Amino acid sequence: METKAVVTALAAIAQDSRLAIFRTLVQAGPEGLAAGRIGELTGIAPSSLSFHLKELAHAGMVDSQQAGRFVIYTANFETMNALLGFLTENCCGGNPCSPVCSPACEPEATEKEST
Amino acid sequence: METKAVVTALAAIAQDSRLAIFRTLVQAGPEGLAAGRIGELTGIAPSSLSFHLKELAHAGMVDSQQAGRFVIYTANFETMNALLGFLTENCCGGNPCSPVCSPACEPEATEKEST
DNA sequence: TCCATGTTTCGAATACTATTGAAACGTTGA
DNA sequence: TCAACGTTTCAATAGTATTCGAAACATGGA
Repeated sequence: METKAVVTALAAIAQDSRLAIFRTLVQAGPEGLAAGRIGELTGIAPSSLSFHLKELAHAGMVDSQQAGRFVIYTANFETMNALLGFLTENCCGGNPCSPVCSPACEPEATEKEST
Repeated sequence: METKAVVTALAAIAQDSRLAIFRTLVQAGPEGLAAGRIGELTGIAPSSLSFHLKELAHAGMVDSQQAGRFVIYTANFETMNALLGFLTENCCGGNPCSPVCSPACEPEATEKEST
């Protein structure tokens, strides 16, 4: 994942409304939710919602599909994973420097040589 | 971790300069780096750097300590962990809904395994 | 004490972001 | 066809962020 994409993805969820939207979608699971339903659940006005949804989609954090006159949005777990991967992957620069590695890097932590 | 704190933390690293600063610190490890050194490595002007460092510190993503006339900054891995925890913890709402859980929840995912 | 070095604060210019209501667009069902 | 419904676009506005140079502040050594 490119740094620029990471910043975009982080910025996408680093905002009250969008984090709420994203979490709502995440909790809704793979079935997703119609835009209007998201609006109901989050209390965000339609035009604002559309704006944020576009932002999230542009960042690759959500996907959308037309279903009749509804537009169903779903969280993109792939991007989410890539984002988490980037953050943990770069967390130590390959060195056993911190506990951040503990959960994520443990399996591969022993394969590196020591010069 | 509170939602507000999460947004603050995410916003802190959802920015080119700050992500660069943070990653630099993360790669530097627990020893940290002096502000000036960070500036050298990232190419950020002193005043901008100070601004961003303050932002990161306020979000709890970095810590600082005076050392002579240097100020040493270190990444705060605890906050980093909490952030990752929040993102993965809320990723499924407790349900086996997505692959986001795979790397993080694996250890605990086996307890419900019925084969 | 004075000077040199490292860091932060200040002030201001510029650019970007979030929000809203109204209007437009596309789809469905009568 | 028409009207109703769900969603998006548009334009305007208010607020926030980023950046920089210059100046101030703090520390250490002579």
